[in-house]
Amino acid sequence: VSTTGNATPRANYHHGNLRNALAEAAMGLAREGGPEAVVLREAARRVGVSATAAYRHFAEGQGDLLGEVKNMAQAVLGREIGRALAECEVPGADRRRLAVDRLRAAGEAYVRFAFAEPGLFNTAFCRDRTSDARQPEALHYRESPAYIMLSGLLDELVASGAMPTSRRPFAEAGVWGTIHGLSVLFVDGPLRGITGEERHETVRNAIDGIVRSLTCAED
Amino acid sequence: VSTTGNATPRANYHHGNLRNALAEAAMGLAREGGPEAVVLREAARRVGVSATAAYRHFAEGQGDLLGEVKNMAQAVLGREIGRALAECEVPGADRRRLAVDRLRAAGEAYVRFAFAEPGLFNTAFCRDRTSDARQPEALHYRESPAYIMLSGLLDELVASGAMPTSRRPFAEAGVWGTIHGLSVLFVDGPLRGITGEERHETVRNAIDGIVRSLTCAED
DNA sequence: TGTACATCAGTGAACGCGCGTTCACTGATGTAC
DNA sequence: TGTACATCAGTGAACGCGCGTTCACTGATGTAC
Repeated sequence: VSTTGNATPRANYHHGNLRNALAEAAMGLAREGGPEAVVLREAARRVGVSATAAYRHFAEGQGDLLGEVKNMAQAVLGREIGRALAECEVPGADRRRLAVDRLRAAGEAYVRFAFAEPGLFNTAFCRDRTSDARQPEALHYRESPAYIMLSGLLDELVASGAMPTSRRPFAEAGVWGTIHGLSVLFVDGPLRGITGEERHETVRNAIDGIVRSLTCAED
Repeated sequence: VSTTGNATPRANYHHGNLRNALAEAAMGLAREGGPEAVVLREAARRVGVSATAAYRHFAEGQGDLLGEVKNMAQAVLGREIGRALAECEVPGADRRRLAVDRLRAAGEAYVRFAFAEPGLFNTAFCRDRTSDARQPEALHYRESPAYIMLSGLLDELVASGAMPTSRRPFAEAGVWGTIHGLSVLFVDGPLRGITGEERHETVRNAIDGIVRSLTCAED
């Protein structure tokens, strides 16, 4: 009843911000069981509200809810990478070295996230009726946080002189593919069950390969 | 009733080889809709048999059936790569060139399969109760056709002198990750919807990167 | 400041759906004598 | 070669489950006068 400085207008209307509460609960489901576990009824149950209530806030029902969770999961991954990059500001290093270190840090953060939060990782990249229908053929991957950050890192690599401009076009896909592929193989694929030791070594080795392929002299 | 040279003993007992028929039908489901579409009841329906009948041939029920389909899908992928390799025997080229060409052909075949048969591709790498339970922590990825072939190709690369031995350890994961990652991003991920042209260019570029990272001079 | 009314966020029961699985069964096939 | 019997591969009805979604509704909140 009190309007104690809640950011949302209309807070404490009935529930307050049911939409956020449902999205948060659904995030929990995604975290625990991946996209298939994002079940509208269960999210409502966890919030303590009838399933019907969700339709006030997610007009399209379950599809809408999953779409929201997917975006949130992508955002979390982006934030995780961002944090790794922020810790990467070694002042002594030269530009080339720094650009390489940052790419490495981002890649490692990506795989680390996939491994630490497999449910969210899978949700971030799941098929999703809502966004599929909205832009059936459009390439909105450019809006994905991971892609944006990767693109910037490659630009840095070129700007620092570590990587020749001729290799810049299409470079995103190769790097993203490698990091994403390793993540997928570790999380759900045939490389699941590998030890942490081996996993780290494998990732480090793969990133070495990426860096080498981007920075080595022409042959 | 006639025992006309059917390979299977007991052929035409009641149905004949119901197990194979169910597996084949389930492959069709996987092809059309991925692992979630592998539904025991529907497979039985397609074969024209009661759902219960399936339990005679897949004791654990749906999990067993899915496991079988998963193996079949992996085998198809392996066969597809094998075919691409078989077409790669250019007699004029030297060993180094040949080894590189073969790796490239295998990678392209992998992505091509993923794109042509997304349902089977997803099924080949889906989580699967049966095999997960059977070897919870064991690394049976070494038995996967894709891994075996990749391993051999890398050996050829070393043997031909194109790739230094020092880079051989852990090399599988990086290459597999790249190819698999691109496939996943194309099939279900943010790179879905890309044009065939761009896709080919991207794959070629990524494989160039792999080859460069394996064969370039130390820096 | 009070009151009538519109709106808006929720409820709860019910729907149809398709799934995996179990049960008691039946009828064809194979086999021992 | 016939016959009684065991086995084996199938049937069909039924179960419980949980889902997404719709429906008519109610009671709190906001608003016009």
